Formats: sequence, C-alpha cells, structure tokens
Amino acid sequence: MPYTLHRGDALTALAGIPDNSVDAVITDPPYNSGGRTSSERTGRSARAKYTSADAEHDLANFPGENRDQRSYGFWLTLLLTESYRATVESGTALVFTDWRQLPTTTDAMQAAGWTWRGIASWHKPVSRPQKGRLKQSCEYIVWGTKGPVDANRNPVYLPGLYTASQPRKGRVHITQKPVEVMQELVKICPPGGTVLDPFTGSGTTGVAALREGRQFIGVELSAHYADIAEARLHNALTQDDFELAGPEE
Amino acid sequence: MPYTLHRGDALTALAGIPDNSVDAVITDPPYNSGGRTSSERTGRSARAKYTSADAEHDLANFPGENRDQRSYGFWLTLLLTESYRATVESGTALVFTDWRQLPTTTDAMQAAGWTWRGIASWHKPVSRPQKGRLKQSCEYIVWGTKGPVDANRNPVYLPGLYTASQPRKGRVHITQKPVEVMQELVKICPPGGTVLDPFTGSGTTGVAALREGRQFIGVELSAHYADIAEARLHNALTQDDFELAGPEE
DNA sequence: CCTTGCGATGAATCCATAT
DNA sequence: GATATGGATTCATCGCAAG
Repeated sequence: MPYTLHRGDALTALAGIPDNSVDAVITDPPYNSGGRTSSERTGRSARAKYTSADAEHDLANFPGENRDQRSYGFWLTLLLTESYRATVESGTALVFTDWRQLPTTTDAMQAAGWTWRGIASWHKPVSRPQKGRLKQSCEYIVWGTKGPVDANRNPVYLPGLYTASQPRKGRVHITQKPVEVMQELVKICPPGGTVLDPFTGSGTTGVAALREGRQFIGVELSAHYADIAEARLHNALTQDDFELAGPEE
Repeated sequence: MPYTLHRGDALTALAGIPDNSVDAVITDPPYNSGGRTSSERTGRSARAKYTSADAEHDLANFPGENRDQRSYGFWLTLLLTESYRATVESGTALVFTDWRQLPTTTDAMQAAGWTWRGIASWHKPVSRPQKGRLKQSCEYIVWGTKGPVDANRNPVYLPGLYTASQPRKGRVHITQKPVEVMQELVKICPPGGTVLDPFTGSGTTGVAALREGRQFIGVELSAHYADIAEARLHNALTQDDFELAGPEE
C-alpha cells in the first residue's frame, strides 16, 4: 500500500513510527496565530480567526488552535524531535509557518536536532490589502536536514519562491494548500521514498506525494478531515482526484 | 536641504539625532551571516563571503562584518533602540535581513520597543540554484511601528512581495538594493516626511526617498561609500542619477 | 474563442459592544 | 476592569457568466 493514514494525535502516532523509516517530513501544523491578545489567539476558533466575516462557505473548523506562544514552541519541538527520530540520515523537513510563528519554528527545528538550511516563501496573490501597511501575502516554509545534505542521492533543484492561490473551487479545508505547490515540494524526497505529514488535514501533501511517485504516511486528529483525506488519497491512486475536491491544477 | 549625510559610526551618529524627528527608519544593516561556523563568519571579509570567487567586478569591501551571533543581536538592539527614540509616534521601521538573521532581527526589533508588524519578501529571480536544496532566492524585510499604525495619516497599500534583481550595470556596492524596490518601500513614510538610514552604503534608500518626495538622513562609516552616496544623493536632486550608477529602473 | 464585467474572498486586523 | 465576541474594513485576484 503506497499510503498509510493514522487517525489520532500526532505525537502519539509518531511514537509508533520506526526509526529511520521516512525520507522527508512535509507538514503544515496549526499556527496558533492570529489575534493581538493571548485570549484572541487561544480562545477563538480557527474559523473565527482566519476567515472573512462575510464569507459564504461553511468549511469545518480544525482543532489544535489553542496553545499560547511558549507552549506552541515546546509542542512543536517535541513534534519535530519525534519526526527527526523517524527520519533517515540526510532526510529533510519542510514546515509551513506564518510570519508570527517563523522565529519559533526555526528555534523548534534546531532544538529538535535538525540543521536549519533556509526559508522558502509561498506567495499568495489573493491576500487582504491593508491600509498603511505592507500586505502579509506570504507564508513561509522553514526547512532543514538530518545531518548533511546528500545532493547526489536526489539531485533536484527546487525554487525558493512558490506563487499560487489557495484552491477556490472544491476547497474542503480552511487552510488548504495548492496541490501544484505541494507537488513541487515533495520532490525534495527521492523518487519512491516516503513522505510523512503529521498534520494531514484534507490530505493535499499526500495527494501530491502519490502523484509524484512517493509513498505517504499521514496522521490526522479530526475524524471529519481524516475521512476526506482517506477518500482523496484513494482517488489519487486511480489518477482521479476530481470527484471530491475538483480539478486542482 | 532635503538630505543630510553623517560620516561615521551609526550608533554615535544616531545619538545626535533629536527625539521624534524621523518618520521612517529604512535600512539594510550588515548581516554578519554567510558561513556555517563562527570563525567562518567573523574571519572572512564581506567580499569573500558575498561574491563569487570568479566574479569580475571589483567592489570595495565594507566594514562591520565581524560580530558573532549573540553580539549581532545585542548591537542591532542598541541600534534599533536609538532609532526608536528618534522616530515619531506611529512611525515605521523596515529592516532588511537574510534568512539566517531573520529570527535575531525580529527579536532585536521587539527588544528595542517596536511593535513587530510583519515580514515582507524581496525576491531575486537571478540567484544560484543549488543541487538537492531549495534555492535561497529571497531576502526579508522585517517591519514594525512605534505604537499603533496610523493608517489615515498615510493611506497607502503596499505589497508584501517585491521582485527585482540586484543592479548589475553600474553597481557600486556589493549588497546594493534595486532602487525600484526602495521607491516602493519609502512610501511607508508620509510624503514630505523624513526617512532615516543608519547604514547608507551607496545611498540607494536616500535616492529613492528623494525621488519620491521624502527627506533623507543617512549615516555611513566608510569614507569610500560616503563619497559615492553624497554624489548620488546630489544627482538625485537634479533628477540625474545615471552618471554614477547607471540606469536603475 | 477571446474579451469584458460582476461578484466573491482572504491562516487580517482592529474596534465597539457584551459578558 | 479584564476578557470574549461580532462586525466593518479593503482591494487585487480569480471564477464564471455574458457578449
């Protein structure tokens, strides 16, 4: 089976994954961001924080958006430590973050043992303009490796900037990533290797991995999204991901 | 006189600038990056670190590239603290950094009292691809304000991503910024207001400020670059910046 | 098939009001 | 008084229908 989807908590599920069994960790954890005060960040739902008041869509909320700053760093470090253990030597980690959590993410990655190698940017052309300010039109991909880079094992040249809008048609998750961006990023994993995503969500990383000929291990806490991911992963194997989430490229 | 150029050390010169006299601090401090180890960073000259071994240009070296990580953070905090004092309420700071110093820069900005507001990206399309890696094609602009944003005083909508290559023809400084990017960024300062750049270098920020109808206060330690900046600023006032640095847009 | 126009929306941000 | 919640703001971009 080219993919496995675990249902449940990320840390718990990671504990069951063997040492040195994964080639790349590619994930988009909940940011626990948004809002000026601690109560705004930890008390409000993802939907309340991140979607427009007048948006007509009715996408499900997602869990894990209630940690304060200090606890977020601690938790992310634990998570990246377990991921590090599961990863082979010279394996790679790509972790999405927003501007607020970027410094915490680079700290956590290094605290977990990874060698921090850089930052790539995902530019979203459709983003909210703001009077008297610079627009926040990018999210960031913090990346690192377990030990040295082995460029000969996987001689790819990847861009440092990815421009793509969030899917609009057939979107099933509030923070769903464009599959074309993920299809580029999974190439950091050698062909036939295994990609791990402890926060699978609607499963875009997995779909991208399967389409590009990589294997996939996912973990998702929410039963709602685990069901969706399961269906999308299944469809990706039959080259037919169109039923549930619409054409994505 | 719409511009003033101080010659000497940034911290010393900032001490002489009155409280609440500046509307925006826009600067590109030496990054003290490049090189994985402390000795690689502090022992090599800026030229050796930031230019290819076979580059044919003969740009002067620049000082201030010999601090270790901890000392860099401390020094940048001092600098941003003095800049904060010199800035009016609701004034803005834009600080360039590379990926390595990004977390240190956001820490220093907040330690100095600024409210950190976000990160913008400068994308350099012409950058070296690297085998087995994601390209480092962006530098970052960490920005913040002294207290609340006053959007009504300066109702501009600025992008979060700037794409432009480093000047090639007529480049006079190793890390010279494209003037078209700086002309966008100086708009964060209200028209007729004053822009401060404690690391003037060849003066691109000043040229951009003058072209956009802002006043400029610069500081430059190196006599070589102070001379160049002086000439470029003078020429900018006569709408003729082409002699010394070539066409830049 | 290409062009034009209309409508919807964003991992935002802030403030007024309610508890 | 501190915290929680709802709503208004804002425009480049993009999907979609009409011409």
